[in-house]
Amino acid sequence: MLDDLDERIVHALAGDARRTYADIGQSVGLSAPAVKRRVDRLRETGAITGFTVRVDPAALGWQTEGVIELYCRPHTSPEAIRRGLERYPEIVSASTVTGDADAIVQVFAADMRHFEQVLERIAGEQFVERTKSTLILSPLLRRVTATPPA
Amino acid sequence: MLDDLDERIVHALAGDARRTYADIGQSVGLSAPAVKRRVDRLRETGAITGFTVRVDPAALGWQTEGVIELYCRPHTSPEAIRRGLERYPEIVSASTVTGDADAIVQVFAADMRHFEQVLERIAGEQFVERTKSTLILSPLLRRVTATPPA
DNA sequence: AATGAAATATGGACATC
DNA sequence: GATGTCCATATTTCATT
Repeated sequence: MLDDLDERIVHALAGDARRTYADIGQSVGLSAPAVKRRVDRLRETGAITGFTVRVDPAALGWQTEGVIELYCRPHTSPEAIRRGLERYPEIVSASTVTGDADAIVQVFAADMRHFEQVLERIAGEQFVERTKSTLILSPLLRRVTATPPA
Repeated sequence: MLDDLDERIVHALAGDARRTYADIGQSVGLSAPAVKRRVDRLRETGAITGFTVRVDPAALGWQTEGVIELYCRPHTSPEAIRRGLERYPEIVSASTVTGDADAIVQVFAADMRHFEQVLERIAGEQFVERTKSTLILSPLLRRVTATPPA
């Protein structure tokens, strides 16, 4: 598992993934090479899966965000759902869930008309029986990772 | 708005935010300084809000993920919800929504016991009337940003 | 894990289209 | 107005201790 230094390095990278290793090292009390070794190890072990950019959906033209719950036909496998959904560029995340629905899908669209089109296309998939959609009004919090409980 | 080159630069950074400007330039057909200038401009205009690390929640010790729908007391403002939720380190995102619930909250917990504790604490907040929670079974897709419709 | 050296990337200044 | 080239500086990366 991760020790305290690893936690702090991940936290520093979560805040700004382009900070230099020397800079991070100063925050956590290590030299730049020592930080790099730990980051390399975190990548090897899979704790860190990559580095990415944080974008403002609205600034990129995505004005409408929503969550679509999928009720699938009996005996639809998670893999079948994944294959069916992966060609939608508007889908940002999808997961199978407990409860009434089988999966929840997070969608970004340019506007309401676009959202409706995506919804109708998804609802028309062979494995989808019905959908229930919810629109995001305004984001309150957005973080990269949960922080340690204590 | 963003032109085609900007889109491709953002896409390249979404895939790996630590790629060098020279490397990105080769992909999109620009020199390194030209790429940097565009990235600087994208940050200034707010299209890019930062760079971050992509982590594997499970590898970091978060085995249990869930979504909690919040039904709030009448006249609870979005800002009050935000203030109430921001001190929970287990909360990764929260948004106000249309539909029956007032907000949806995405939570990572170490295990089921931990998730239950977080749920009970959130349900005990003054502004929360009741909650409805759903557990994530398995993630099917996870992306940084929607890609252009065409 | 730190140090120091070599390779590489960044980020200006300036000229060009 | 945006891009390319050049160059000084800063950073990464690797060998050594």
